[in-house]
Amino acid sequence: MRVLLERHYGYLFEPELLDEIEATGKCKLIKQGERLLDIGQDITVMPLIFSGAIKILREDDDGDELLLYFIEKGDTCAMTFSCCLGNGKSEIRAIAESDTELLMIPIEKMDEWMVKYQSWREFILDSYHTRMSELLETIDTLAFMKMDERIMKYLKDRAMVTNDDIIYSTHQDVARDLHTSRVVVSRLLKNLEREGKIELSRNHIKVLAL
DNA sequence: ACATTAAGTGATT
DNA sequence: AATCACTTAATGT
Repeated sequence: MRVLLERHYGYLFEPELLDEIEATGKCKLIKQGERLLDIGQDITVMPLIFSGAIKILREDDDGDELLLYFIEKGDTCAMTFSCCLGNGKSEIRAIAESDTELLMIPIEKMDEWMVKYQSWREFILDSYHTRMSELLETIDTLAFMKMDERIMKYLKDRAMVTNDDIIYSTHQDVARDLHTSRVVVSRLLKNLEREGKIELSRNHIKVLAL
């Protein structure tokens, strides 16, 4: 575990902080598809990600989902911070996109380290900032891009975070993430295939134009 | 062989 | 871009 810490965060944090992280954090392996945080759930820990990827979803009144963004190695969930300040409940749902190794840190430590370590302060502020940018990007995508462009971006993003040009999910799954209907997804995917950008098969989609 | 699930398509709004 | 209705294809039991 120390090795993992050094590799992913060693250049960021001073040795004393690494020691503390090692002492208080619990290492965890999350299997793909596992739900590690749901809406309304109390937040008690913050994650530090070593490998893999996690997708962050929002849900509407009818229970329909919408993908917000992915978090990857070196990231932490920015929602954790706002939840610490607010009511402590999660506003989002987090599901492992692939098998993920992460470290769980009790949220009390967040405050403590904020005053104690400048590197931690910078890390938190910086990830807050990048998260904010990502959110803006998804808003742009939602507001300005057409559905076919959104699908293409979605596929590329997923290929990126999983390091795999094959997306293992059904049209229905894609539709859920993008908050649209399966029929629309099937149609647009068919078009993208005709354009030579992807290759379709049952239960998976291969992205050609990376 | 039959049921179930995934994907493709025309027509309508 | 969403919905309906229906078809076809692949897969599980």
